[in-house]
Amino acid sequence: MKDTVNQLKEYLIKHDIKPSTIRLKILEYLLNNPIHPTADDIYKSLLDQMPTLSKTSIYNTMDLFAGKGVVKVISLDEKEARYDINTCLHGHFKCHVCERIYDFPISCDIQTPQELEGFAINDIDINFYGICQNCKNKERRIWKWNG
Amino acid sequence: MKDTVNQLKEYLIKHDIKPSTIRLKILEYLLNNPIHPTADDIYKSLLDQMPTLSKTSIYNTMDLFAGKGVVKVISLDEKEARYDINTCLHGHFKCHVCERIYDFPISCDIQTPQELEGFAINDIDINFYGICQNCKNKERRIWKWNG
DNA sequence: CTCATATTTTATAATAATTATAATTTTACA
DNA sequence: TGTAAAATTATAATTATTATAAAATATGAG
Ligand SMILES: [Mn+2]
Ligand SMILES: [Mn+2]
Ligand SMILES: [Zn+2]
Ligand SMILES: [Zn+2]
Repeated sequence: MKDTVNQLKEYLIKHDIKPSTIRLKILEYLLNNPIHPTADDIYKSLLDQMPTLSKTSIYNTMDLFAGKGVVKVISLDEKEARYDINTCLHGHFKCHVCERIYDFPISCDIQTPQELEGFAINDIDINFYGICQNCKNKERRIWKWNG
Repeated sequence: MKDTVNQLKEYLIKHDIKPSTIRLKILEYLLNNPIHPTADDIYKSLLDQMPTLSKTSIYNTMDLFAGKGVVKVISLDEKEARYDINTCLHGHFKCHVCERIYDFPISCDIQTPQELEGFAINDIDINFYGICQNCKNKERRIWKWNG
């Protein structure tokens, strides 16, 4: 337990972030819940541990984390921003039935399109939308039930 | 002129949309300005032609167009939605200096990652972010000036 | 054409995520 | 311990979008 906290502290320090209680709690949450949470998800989940927590602190912390490269902000089809503790290049699939967001590896190392020759590419977002296998199976079951 | 309007009308009808004045004007604007405009861009551009135009009409029309497949809503790094009259699969590059959004073709026909085997993929967004060639050249010129 | 009805457009208010500002609390450390 | 800096919070403001209902326009039978 103590060890974990120290690891988290080191992790933040390595990223040039002073480790405060809130920052550690948020980092811990993000590592334990790699579900691409929204600011509100994080807020709600930490509220019982830290009853004085404010939404502004979540936003502040996430901005800080994003700026220091601890999280990547992912902007999908929706109006709320989501935060990904996994900052390595990978794709996202959002199921529009269960709203879950799946990771998938980007297989073929993206080659720069000729059209973007001479452009500096700093960031890549690859987002797929559809229905995940779980939800497809459920739908099929409902089909069967209905005849 | 008359011809063009008729073509636009046919285009809407083909997409199961009753052609009203506003809808035709918006469609015309989108075809003549394939710059991925925001609702506000469209509104401001049409306001002098149609002084009674309301922002709500833009949103209504764009929702209708999106539902009928006339435009694709593209959600980038920003809070405003943008609309693309080109609904074929292609990638977007946003320059964070000039804010311009460039199209580029998706070269290698995206193969479904094994991880998404059994998933139904309905939509794909591929967004690159960085600095476009224009802006890079400008920056270099400023460098030179400053010594 | 004329009236009734459906559709479209508009004005207005509501919602909701995010940001701005300033006050309060906590931390660092002389 | 006292003071300044940093972090956190409360509160208000902003802004894109949606909801609602009123007004304008189009449609179509009689
Ligand atoms: Mn991810
Ligand atoms: Mn495009
Ligand atoms: Zn699902
Ligand atoms: Zn540029």
